[in-house]
Amino acid sequence: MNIHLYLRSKMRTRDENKEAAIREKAMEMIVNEGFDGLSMQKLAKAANVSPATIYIYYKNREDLLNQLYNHVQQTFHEVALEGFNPELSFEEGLWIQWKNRLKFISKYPKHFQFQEQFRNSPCINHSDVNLSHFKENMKLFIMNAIKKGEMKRMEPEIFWSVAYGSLYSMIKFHLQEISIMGNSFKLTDAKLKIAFDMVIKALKP
Amino acid sequence: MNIHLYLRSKMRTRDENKEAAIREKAMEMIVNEGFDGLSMQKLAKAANVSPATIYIYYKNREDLLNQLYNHVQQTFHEVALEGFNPELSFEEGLWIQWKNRLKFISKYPKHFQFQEQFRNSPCINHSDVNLSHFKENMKLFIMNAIKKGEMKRMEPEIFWSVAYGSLYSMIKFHLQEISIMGNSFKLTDAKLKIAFDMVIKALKP
DNA sequence: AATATAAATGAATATTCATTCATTTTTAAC
DNA sequence: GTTAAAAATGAATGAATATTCATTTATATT
Repeated sequence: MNIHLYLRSKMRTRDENKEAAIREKAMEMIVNEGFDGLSMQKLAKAANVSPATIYIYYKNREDLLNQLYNHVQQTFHEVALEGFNPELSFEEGLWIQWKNRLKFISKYPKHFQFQEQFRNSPCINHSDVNLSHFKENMKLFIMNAIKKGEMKRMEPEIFWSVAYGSLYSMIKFHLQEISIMGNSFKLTDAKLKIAFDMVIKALKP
Repeated sequence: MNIHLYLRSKMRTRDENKEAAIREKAMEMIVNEGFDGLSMQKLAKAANVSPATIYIYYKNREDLLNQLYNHVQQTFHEVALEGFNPELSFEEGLWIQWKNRLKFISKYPKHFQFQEQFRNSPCINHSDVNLSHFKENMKLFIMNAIKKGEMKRMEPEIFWSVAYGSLYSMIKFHLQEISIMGNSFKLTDAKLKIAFDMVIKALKP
């Protein structure tokens, strides 16, 4: 017996472009047509692949959706922390995260829209995403901010809602390009800063 | 010819319980199983009705979803204005709306969850909901608040995002009963007030 | 070059889907 | 009671659905 059997096997290599194509097209179809617009056969055709091929990469439709969500969730949280560290001042640290989030979403609007669609759908099969690194960073960051008197002490959900709720709401207006009042809303850096300053004021002790 | 033909016709009356049952069960199925969990045949069975009956009330599946959304949207905006008038002080007026929204959502969580699911889905067939009464009220309210120096002047989308973004975010934590940190989050009146005071501070000039 | 092994496939299956239609049921007006 | 007309139905239809499986294809190792 050779325990290296798998690694040493004379196997055909996976075409990684195929998996990427499946992922990309799936996200596109869901964002454009909704969850019920995603059928395995249409997806196969769009990704230029046999329906059976999808089942090599994913156990079934549900698994495909979950893996898609986990993948987006993971990279989104990694991107959010770029250039961030918990020793930063509260204002600078939060601003970096705002900027990171907006930049990522502007670059990959479909990822964000898929994420939001999934988050609001009922079938959340509690994701096995590993967010511990992110959570650790945020915990430290908030502890420091409270200690330094830059922020009021509050429950994490309240912090989260006040610190990010308005950002996400503005991003949705920006992406949907549908305003409350009629004309469309472009989220410029200047507008982002205006809202950010208000949020900082809100969170101050 | 009699132009009152329709009104005077010897017709069978509609069973309004049926329509209500269809609406209620549809919302329930969507909230529990997602958009792709709603099939016309399953809905018919759940509402104790023939599939063909659904097509008397709704043109097709899409029309059913749109009418459902419009109906929820309409009542939600009506409820938001209960006890409200645009001459109220900024703080009192906004607080009434926060309370109204939370009360309605707590009473009809399924309506809210359906609304959020629909809002984040792509198929928004621009709703023909009449929100002009609501919009007029808000416009006056905000103009007054700015004039009285209770609130900074800002774009409507920024106002909306700062004024309600955190509320909706907290409500989602509350309903999903899934916290960032593990244990569940109950949105009590005290917590609502804490967040509200922060938002008021943010919006002040 | 031969080989073993996983990748990739296309056709097939049984199921479920939205929608329709000929028919029956109900009821307000006569 | 009769009648007209819409409400309500159950069965039927054809299209689309997720998933499977017997083959074929490609390739890293030998």
